[in-house]
Amino acid sequence: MSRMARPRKPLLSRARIVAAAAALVDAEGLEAVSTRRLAGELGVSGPSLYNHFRTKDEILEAVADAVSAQVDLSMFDEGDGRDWRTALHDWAVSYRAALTDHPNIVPVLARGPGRRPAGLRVADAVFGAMVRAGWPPAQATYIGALMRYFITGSALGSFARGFVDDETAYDPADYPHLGQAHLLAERREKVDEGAFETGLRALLDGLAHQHAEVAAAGVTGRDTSAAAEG
Amino acid sequence: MSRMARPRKPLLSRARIVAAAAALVDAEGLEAVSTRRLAGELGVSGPSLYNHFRTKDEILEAVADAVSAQVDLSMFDEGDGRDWRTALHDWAVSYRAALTDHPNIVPVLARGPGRRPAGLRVADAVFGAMVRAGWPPAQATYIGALMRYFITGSALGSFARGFVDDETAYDPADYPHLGQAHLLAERREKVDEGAFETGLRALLDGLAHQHAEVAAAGVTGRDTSAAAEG
DNA sequence: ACCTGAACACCGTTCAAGT
DNA sequence: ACCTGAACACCGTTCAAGT
Repeated sequence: MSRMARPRKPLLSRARIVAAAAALVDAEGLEAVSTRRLAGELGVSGPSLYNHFRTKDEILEAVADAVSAQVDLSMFDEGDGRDWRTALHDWAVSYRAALTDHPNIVPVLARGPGRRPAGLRVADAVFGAMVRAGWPPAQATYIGALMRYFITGSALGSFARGFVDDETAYDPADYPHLGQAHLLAERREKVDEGAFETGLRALLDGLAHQHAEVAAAGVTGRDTSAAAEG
Repeated sequence: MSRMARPRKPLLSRARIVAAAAALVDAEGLEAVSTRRLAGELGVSGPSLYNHFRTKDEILEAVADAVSAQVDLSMFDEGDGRDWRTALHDWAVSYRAALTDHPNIVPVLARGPGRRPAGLRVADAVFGAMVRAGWPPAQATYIGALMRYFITGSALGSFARGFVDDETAYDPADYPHLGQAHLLAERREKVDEGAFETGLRALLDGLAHQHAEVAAAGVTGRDTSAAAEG
């Protein structure tokens, strides 16, 4: 039995490491991921990971990117029939579902599209579709950003997880309105879902209003919306 | 010279610890805050902190709460003349300003209103004002949550910090639209600001639309908006 | 009550050594 | 090229000892 410094076939790969890290994050949270622990799950010793990733953070970024890659982008395809508003809605729902499926990695994902390929692919698809739908490029950029704010914000700062179970924790003298709020009575997840749906609808209603204004004033410049109608 | 196990007057207080932690977070980021480092800034040894806080996380929560306490809530006062839409707008701007003033603590703040007194005070003020303005309690709850999603999301997942400087990093074959996007050309902070303003306006436009619907259908139930007009 | 140093059980990362 | 154990410079937290 040799100590086997290097096996004939690599024990690890980036894909195996990311899969194990994702499973660990899902099961036990971000704090559970240490290089020693993760390596242990993979049957190797801690430093082995550094043959495949430069830092632990790079591993977590890769996990976040894998989640981004699960977001459906087909509604932004040029051939897809959905109008921009419906596409944006369906995308937002798919995006949020991907995040709530893996809530523990959201803090990593939420800190920006960064250098993650899948995150950039999302930004690219939204931007392209909005420009095709007649939005000026500056507005198209804003839409990608603001939707991201709302969606990641909703997945991260869950109202649901924000309140404690003990109702007596909220002294009416301190918070005169929270007592009557059914905030605490109602099922927590329902608040998050309702707030997401209400906010998404408001956002899309408001954008539709702005789009109408843009279209009305749109005598200047080429008509970039032609492609979307074809 | 005794080693002085306990001084006549306490060297530390919760307030001093929070102030030093906030300064350290602002200057060097969350990662710079270790109990030994923070204690060093305060001229004591690491374990001393545990006489005033149960965990390091509690210290960071207190820093986040101090930032929440800087958010202006006067627009929700019963005597204030602003209508609900203007109040919501002004509050959102104040909230975002507080966060962008202290960007490094936002990840802590964004993980939910939690047990932080100032965070709860914010939720309470919004809820109360929206109910007074005629929103049904369920909708008032949603509005507090969805505004929070958007505001914290915008402060956390900055588009600006999300893209690298090197333009050649974005191969047009991978991201067909990002090349033409002035995303990279335009000043980064302007994108975040523009996206925030555009999103906030859309959100408020959309909510105003829903409010009109609610008011039109509002024959059932007591008129809770009376107090807001008085 | 409030501070200390020592100690425990960890970290992320580097590196020479092995095959 | 890819894994190992040992080592470095850290962590958060506990605790007995001091005043």
